[in-house]
Amino acid sequence: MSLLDRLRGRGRRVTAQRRVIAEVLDGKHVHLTADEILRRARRRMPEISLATVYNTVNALVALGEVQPVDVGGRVRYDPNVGAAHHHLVCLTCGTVRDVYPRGRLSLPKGERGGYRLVGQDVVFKGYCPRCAGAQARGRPGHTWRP
Amino acid sequence: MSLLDRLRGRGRRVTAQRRVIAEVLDGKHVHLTADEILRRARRRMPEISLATVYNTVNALVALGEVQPVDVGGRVRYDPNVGAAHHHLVCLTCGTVRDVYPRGRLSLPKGERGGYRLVGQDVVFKGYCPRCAGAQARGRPGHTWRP
DNA sequence: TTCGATGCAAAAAGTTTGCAGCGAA
DNA sequence: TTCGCTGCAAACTTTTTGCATCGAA
Repeated sequence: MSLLDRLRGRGRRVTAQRRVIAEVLDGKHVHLTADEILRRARRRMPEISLATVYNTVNALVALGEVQPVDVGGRVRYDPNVGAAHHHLVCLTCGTVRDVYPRGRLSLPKGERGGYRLVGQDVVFKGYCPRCAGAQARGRPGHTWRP
Repeated sequence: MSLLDRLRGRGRRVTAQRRVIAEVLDGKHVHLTADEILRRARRRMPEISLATVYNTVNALVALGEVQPVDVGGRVRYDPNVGAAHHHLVCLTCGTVRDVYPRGRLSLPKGERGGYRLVGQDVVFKGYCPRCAGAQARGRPGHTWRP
């Protein structure tokens, strides 16, 4: 069942804009910010607006079709919600990779402080090959907010 | 060696404002936003400004004395940097607890995609006793951004 | 025909910056 | 005396909202 069908099934309307945004978000290793989604969507539909991008991704997040990933104070949208996974973020450029770590973490009852647990987010931090290389060659690069 | 001594040792100046902010941040389970730090600091020094709070916490973060914790699009400042720990966040009110999970995660080399790893952030998500109670009693409550 | 979606612009919210004056070292 | 820090206000960035209009179902 496609993402657009799920919108329809929930009484949401499928418009040309939403179709374009769904296409931009289609893929396995996609982690775009709202602004990046807008830029890519505009290649196909120049008059699309940022408000529509937010409206649409928020609807997709509400449907559980897309997962928001908070990375350095910016939200990126990850359509890979089928398989549980974590994220590896480049501290310099903010690029995100999906990763499947070994081992697992559990929170002992005594550590839960009465909280009812519903999930966990794991973010590995590091430097991507391109940024690590630039760093080794002495170039400062734009530093990303932890 | 106190936090203020460390500022001094790095050629940074210790002012009355910084002393007040350091006192506000003193403690074991402190996870305050910039705004909360400002409000508490103003109880002792009403003329202190938000810019000074940011200036000071940024200096403390640069010294490694305080750890920024990005929680739902807001930064909270955690002075507990001595012991490695993770965080448990309430999805309704944003309250943060330090936690010490069992087990560990490692990222197999094949999963690293050439990134040089430098750390990881783990955030457990759940509902604190107060918010879980309100939820069970049918009160909606303000929902916090994932 | 209806009512959700769009585009635009303005508003929020959080954080940073420019600048003249202050004051710790 | 120096130069980093302060307070204020303005700038910035990201996200949300108000509103008249449009158009999918």
